[in-house]
Amino acid sequence: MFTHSEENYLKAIYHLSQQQEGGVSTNSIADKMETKASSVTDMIKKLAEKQLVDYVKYQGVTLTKKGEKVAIKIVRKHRLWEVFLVEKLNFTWDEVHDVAEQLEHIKSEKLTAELDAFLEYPTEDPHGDPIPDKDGLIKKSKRVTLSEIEVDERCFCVGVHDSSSDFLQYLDNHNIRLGKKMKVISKEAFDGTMVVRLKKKELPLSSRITNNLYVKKI
Amino acid sequence: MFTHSEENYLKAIYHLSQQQEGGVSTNSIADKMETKASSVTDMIKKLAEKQLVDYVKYQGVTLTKKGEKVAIKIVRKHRLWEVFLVEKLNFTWDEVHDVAEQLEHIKSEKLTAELDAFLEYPTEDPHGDPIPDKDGLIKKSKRVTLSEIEVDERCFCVGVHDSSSDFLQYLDNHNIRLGKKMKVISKEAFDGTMVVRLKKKELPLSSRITNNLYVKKI
DNA sequence: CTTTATTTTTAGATTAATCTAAAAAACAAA
DNA sequence: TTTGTTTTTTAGATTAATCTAAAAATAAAG
Ligand SMILES: [Mn+2]
Ligand SMILES: [Mn+2]
Ligand SMILES: [Mn+2]
Ligand SMILES: [Mn+2]
Repeated sequence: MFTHSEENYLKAIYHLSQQQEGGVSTNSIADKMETKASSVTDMIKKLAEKQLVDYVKYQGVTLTKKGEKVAIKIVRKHRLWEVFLVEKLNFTWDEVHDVAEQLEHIKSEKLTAELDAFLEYPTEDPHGDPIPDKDGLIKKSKRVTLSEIEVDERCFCVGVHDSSSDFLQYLDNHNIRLGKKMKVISKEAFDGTMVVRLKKKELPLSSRITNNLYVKKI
Repeated sequence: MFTHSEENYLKAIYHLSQQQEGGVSTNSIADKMETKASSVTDMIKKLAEKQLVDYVKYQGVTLTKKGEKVAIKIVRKHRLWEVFLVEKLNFTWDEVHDVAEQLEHIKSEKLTAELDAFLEYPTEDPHGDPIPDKDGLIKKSKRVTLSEIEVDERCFCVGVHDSSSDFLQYLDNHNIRLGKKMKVISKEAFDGTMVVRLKKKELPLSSRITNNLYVKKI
């Protein structure tokens, strides 16, 4: 149905739309995909031809309903495969992304459906991101970043915003994983640095960290 | 490392080398891959550049050691995925091939190794074909085609030569699957048609069938 | 409301994988 | 061994995805 590349663009546009309001700019797509703006313009035209995006020159793009459906299917497959890799094949949460980037393009309705069943219909991937169901519905949780938690409040880790290998390994090294409970001990007004208590150990976390860690209050 | 297309060519050349002696012809590759001879020539040149095949104009190609190693890795992944689909995801043996054709190109040493372990190191795929181990070693069984079995001898099904969906469904419809025991009742000298007994039912099988079904004598 | 800076698009090339049609080589037969 | 057939290779085009460099449009300052 769609090429590898088309699917990657649709997914990138989808993710960017989630963060910003309104249309997605050519440059932001180029940045995310590590490609050049001119390549993006070319692809956008192709996607517009196929009615997957709405595009007005110089005005950015938005996904059409059809384009969004395709994007969500890719995201669904990506996250299901990530669960598979962690749950069944002993991958750690920092190892799954690159492989899932490949697996998300495998085309087989049956494969996706059976994988979903095999994993017992998971609702979140190893990074705490929601997995769209077979109809594309996404249950979004009311998570906040750790930086938004006040001093003396308690919370637990439910996901990460940045799922780069470096960041995930940093978290592993400090024993922070999904479900981990913590209490905010102090918060520096100047640069947002926080001290949190995990079990007994106190740990200082820069805003670089606290802005990328999703938690829920207890 | 290698493109999708390069991998497909290497695999095709590998399979053709198994059947025939000596080099593989341009046309036979074109047939197998459902492409044109001129495309094959182009790709062969590329593979020769990369030292994956030995190629002399007009003389056909053979895989180099390096090329064979790559091909066997693809075959290994293809067959491991087929086992996964049948054993874990409720696919039937006639449904797995197309999906495995896609999955075989996923690049991750860890994925292959862990999948192998997860499946408990299978030695055969759902069609009875041997699965190369992590070092590329292939345990080849001394199977023969049903057509080679004599009247009154007993045997059991260990694989298929043709794994097209049509053929596999034909077998399913007549309750022939891996491990199925049968006895040769009669054999027509003229066209090779056989009658075999399965459990109690007798079944006539044309040479089209008996040449594509692998068995072992009991 | 100009001028400048940034963003986006176009123009023109490149690489990979394919094709058709024509030429060249190899094989087979008379 | 000449001639005809088949196979294989080359020549030239096409499509997809990318790039660089230049032009055009928009946005931001002054
Ligand atoms: Mn991911
Ligand atoms: Mn994820
Ligand atoms: Mn197969
Ligand atoms: Mn098989």
